[in-house]
Amino acid sequence: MAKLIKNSFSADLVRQAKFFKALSHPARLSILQYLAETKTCITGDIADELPLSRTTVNQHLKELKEVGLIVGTVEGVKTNYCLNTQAIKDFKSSAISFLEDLNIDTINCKK
Amino acid sequence: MAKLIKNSFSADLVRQAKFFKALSHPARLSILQYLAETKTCITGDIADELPLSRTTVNQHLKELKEVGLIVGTVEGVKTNYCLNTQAIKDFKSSAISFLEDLNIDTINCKK
DNA sequence: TTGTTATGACGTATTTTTGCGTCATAATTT
DNA sequence: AAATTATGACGCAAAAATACGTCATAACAA
Repeated sequence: MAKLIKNSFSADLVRQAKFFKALSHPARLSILQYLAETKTCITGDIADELPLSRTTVNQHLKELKEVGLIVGTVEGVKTNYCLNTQAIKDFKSSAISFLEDLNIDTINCKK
Repeated sequence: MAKLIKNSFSADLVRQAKFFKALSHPARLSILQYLAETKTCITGDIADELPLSRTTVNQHLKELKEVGLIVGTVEGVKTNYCLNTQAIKDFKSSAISFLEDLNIDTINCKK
């Protein structure tokens, strides 16, 4: 963001936002779904499944890897990308918790 | 996104991504939390609570309103912003559903 | 009516995000 | 050893997201 103003927010909020951001692009959601379906695969394969170039897919993979939602293990010439199920569970928990806290019963909004 | 490539993804995925994007900035998460706490308030108030200018907060409010997570009702000179609890519940459901589908048991990733 | 206020619309400067092509590198094949 | 392959790193251009200041406008108060 323009100007480092994010530092003014709590580390927790920033972390939470970062995870949501990782899921804020259809390509990345697609990648996650694809990994869930095939359970294991390589970059090249994914690029074939998406309307994006290999280079671009690689970047999305990198972003997902940076927040820890997926893991990539080198296997000879290829790299095996997999979902990090624990990280996904953790994120799900915190996301639910965050959204749960927003679920208030009384709303004082005037019609 | 550079180039209108998002059209190549399923409408569902794009919609899902859009909601995640709405929550991808700490300021917006802050706004939602603040609205949950106070249950009702006006823009000016929120700007005072955040390390951002009124104009910027207004823009974040606009984004949240566009995806339907909050509702704004004009009340004289002021505008009353409130959480759209139903929309939040719906989002929570779809987010959980999406993440649930990623929770596969068997992972074939080589160590 | 004349101020005063609260907001939203606009315009703009910066930073990021996206998407891709091109190379360099490391592991396989032949 | 010489091709072939699969990737990641780099660099670039275009598009979006951020953060704000300034105005215009509508509702109220004096």
